[in-house]
Amino acid sequence: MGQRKTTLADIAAKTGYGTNTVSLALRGSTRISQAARDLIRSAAAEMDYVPNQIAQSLVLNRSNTIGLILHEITNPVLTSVAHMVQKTLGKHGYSVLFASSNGDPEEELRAIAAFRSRMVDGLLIYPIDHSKLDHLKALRRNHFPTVLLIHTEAEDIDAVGINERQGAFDATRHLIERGHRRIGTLGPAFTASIGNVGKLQGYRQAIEKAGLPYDPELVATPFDHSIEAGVRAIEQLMAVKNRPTAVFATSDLTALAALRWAAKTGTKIPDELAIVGFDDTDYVAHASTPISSIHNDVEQLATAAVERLLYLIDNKETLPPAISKPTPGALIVRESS
Amino acid sequence: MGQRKTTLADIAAKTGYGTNTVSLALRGSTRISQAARDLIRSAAAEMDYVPNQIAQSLVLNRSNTIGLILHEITNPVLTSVAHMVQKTLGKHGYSVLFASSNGDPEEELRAIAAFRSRMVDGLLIYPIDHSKLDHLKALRRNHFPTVLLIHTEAEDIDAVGINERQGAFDATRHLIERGHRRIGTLGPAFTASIGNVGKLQGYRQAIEKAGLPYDPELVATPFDHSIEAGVRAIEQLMAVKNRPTAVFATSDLTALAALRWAAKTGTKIPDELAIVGFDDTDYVAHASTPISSIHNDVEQLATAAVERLLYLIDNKETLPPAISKPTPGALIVRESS
DNA sequence: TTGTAGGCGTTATCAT
DNA sequence: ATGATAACGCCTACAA
Repeated sequence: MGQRKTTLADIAAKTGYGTNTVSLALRGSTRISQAARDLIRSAAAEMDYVPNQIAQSLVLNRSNTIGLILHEITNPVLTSVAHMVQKTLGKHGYSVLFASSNGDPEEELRAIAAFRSRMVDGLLIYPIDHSKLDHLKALRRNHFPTVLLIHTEAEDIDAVGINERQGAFDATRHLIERGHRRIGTLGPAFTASIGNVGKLQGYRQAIEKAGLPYDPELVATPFDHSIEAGVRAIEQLMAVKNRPTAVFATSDLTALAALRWAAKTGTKIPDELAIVGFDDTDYVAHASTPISSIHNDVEQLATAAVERLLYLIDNKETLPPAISKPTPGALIVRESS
Repeated sequence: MGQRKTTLADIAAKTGYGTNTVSLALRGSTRISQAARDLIRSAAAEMDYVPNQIAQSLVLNRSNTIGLILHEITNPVLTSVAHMVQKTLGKHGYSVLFASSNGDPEEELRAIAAFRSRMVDGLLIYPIDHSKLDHLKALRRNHFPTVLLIHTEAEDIDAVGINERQGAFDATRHLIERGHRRIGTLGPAFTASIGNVGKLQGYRQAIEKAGLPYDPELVATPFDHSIEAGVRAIEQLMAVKNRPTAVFATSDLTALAALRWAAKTGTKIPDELAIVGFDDTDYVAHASTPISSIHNDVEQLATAAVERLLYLIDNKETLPPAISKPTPGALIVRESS
């Protein structure tokens, strides 16, 4: 049975008008008489008419759809971003095509291609490799509205996102100001580390700016995003000779792992080991020892990124100069440091 | 400049063939000579041709896109579902339109309408109200492939999901078997509670099956999904006269809240208060006291749901009888009980 | 105020 | 083996 969807032609047939009259009437054109408009509209409502956006897209060269690509979705911050992006765009009549690149550059390219062949009007992307942005800059050059959900120094691409380097710098400097001289870091997981070295850079810059030696032995990298991997990593970190007295965890999950390790080994927080995390999730705020963390306003980030994207869409001919807008992060100090 | 995308006609013009020959050649039809196919294909590659799926959709009446609607995305389990769904569907050449209904039935309806007008081939949905499914059953009746991501007793709609009632029953029974007679529950947050009473039902059934009295005073409901709200709720729960000795938390986040409260008040876990959570996230497994929780295999759930949806898409004319497939949940017992 | 014709990019049918 | 024509549903000219 699968009752075929009603089209403009169906309404035209029923009301006796032509299809374009119906089309105009439904879009409220004053070129159509009030009487005809009312008649047509009630007929459309009665027949449960819904415009076919696919057909619209083809003729208007616009899909009212944008693509969102994240390199992983399990990250709670990116989850919030996805949520806010969808919510904000929905208000503007846009739908969201979503893909996660799983840390695979090939998948990222595939997703972009798939979205473009679906005529998305623009792209929001948290790229896998924050330093290899050529394929995204190329999109911009082709006047394809694109906004990165990261912070970058690159000039010729729009970017609205967290300045991870700065956040890491602030977190590490905070530990230095607390008097720590030997500070370790739990890096981002291997699976997320391709070319995203912002946090490690910030860590290192803070270390070196304070005149402290940068020691590669104090950089431990979990093999995935589980707490177990984090525990493994901090074990390794605390096993080096002359162990660190503080640790900057580049994600809250690894900060929790550090806390776990401390509980297991009876290490006192923050006296024997200070911890700072990143993202300020609920979990660290209410951990057994509340953990200091870098807070970022995700809602503001998402709405700013969407706003910028919509602006680019409205001005794709002129190709406005790219902007880079870092959203301010703030260190929240708690008992762990 | 926005260089227009190359179309079949462009390739046809360049190679001297007709557009349909080009179309057939690119799709590898043997009706076209090998020589022509090679020529056309290399020309297409050279001109960076990408088929326009919008145009394809219009003529094929199929978009190779499915819609995914969740009532909230911040829930880590739903996040994992979204991730796995996208990953699995991507392998089959499908893109995913995503929307979150934010617990608002109107938004849910809007999202469904928006997706249908975009000609999605099917719908995966975690509905807001698990008992009001008429609008979704209507989709099925219209031969529109639809799979619910919940478990339901309803017969005339496909459903692949966690049996929340059963999980809650098992969790509560476990506490009873541990000798507890007065068991409280931290219900789902208000924002998620519209018509999703599965967990509360399971809790109550276990209580009553054991011949214990069901006491509404022992049901506390956080006002949102934060840990703070959870702490507030357990405070309230533990303030009743003849306080419970055990609590079934319907989400891991509230289980953590209970743990937080216990730490703050010096309550011994599990001796003075036993806790069981739901979803078995990393966080509870590695909490200061590892928390028992109901584990669900999200990956299996997602792939099963996708598989079912693809089957429905392939057989939409015949409208296969609806199936209801609960994915098995398993109680993981840890130190908290 | 309304209707006709053409086209968006693709695929399917039917000729050649 | 290839090409011409129509169709998917809609919108924008232009004509009546």
